[in-house]
Amino acid sequence: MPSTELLKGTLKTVVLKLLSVHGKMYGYEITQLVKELTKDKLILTEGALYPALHALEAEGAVITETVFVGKRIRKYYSLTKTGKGLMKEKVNEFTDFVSTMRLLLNLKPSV
Amino acid sequence: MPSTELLKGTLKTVVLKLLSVHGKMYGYEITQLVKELTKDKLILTEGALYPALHALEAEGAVITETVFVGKRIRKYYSLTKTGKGLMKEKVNEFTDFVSTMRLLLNLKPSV
DNA sequence: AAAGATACATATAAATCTTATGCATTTGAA
DNA sequence: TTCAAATGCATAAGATTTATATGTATCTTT
Repeated sequence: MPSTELLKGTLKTVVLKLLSVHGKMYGYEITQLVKELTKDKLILTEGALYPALHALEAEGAVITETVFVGKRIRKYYSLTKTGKGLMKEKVNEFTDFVSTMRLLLNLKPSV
Repeated sequence: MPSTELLKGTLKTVVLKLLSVHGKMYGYEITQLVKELTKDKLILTEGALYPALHALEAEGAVITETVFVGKRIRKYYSLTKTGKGLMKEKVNEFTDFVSTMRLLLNLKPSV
């Protein structure tokens, strides 16, 4: 189910980006949006997502807000100022990494 | 030194690609070429590279040829037919992954 | 009534990489 | 000429990150 092991190192980047665009989301909602936007090509597992969200909270990148919908709990996450900065950093880092990879993977036979 | 933790999952892809372009390389040579081509933005550590090369050999993706240069040993690696196929697979996989990530990271405020 | 979706969470295992070493030869600079 | 840096291989231990497997509970739909 886990799409690709290339996700490693990009989970937080994805989460931060979605929060920056949506303003406020809860865990399950994030998994569904990623599934939808990527047409099932990227599946976030709960076992990876929740620990990542908790880590972001511990880092001060997000703050939470607990809401009850009926009797069921829902934990909304939103970016702090720190989180917005981190998001930009991470997105740039990923973009740079892809550029660097292109230098290698776009080589034509006989460097 | 390790440039970025985004390398995770792409080390073998890079190695296979360089071997496909150069035909035949040894470990140290690979680290130096990557350093040069990426202007130090990507540094392959030996602790990661050698195990990866050994794994590729065990998978039948590469074959080795040991040569002595003076008294010093040198192990050349080159792609097998399997390795060429694997290279293409991995490069495509990476390209697809980047496209998928773009769907998420290029979102404009308010999806 | 039961299955499937919603919603949270954690523990264990697996994978991958970094850091730290270790050994030996060769080259270049002081 | 001597000593550091570069060349060249390799492995072990630790860190990080993710997947898999569970567990609990509510809500919706058939």
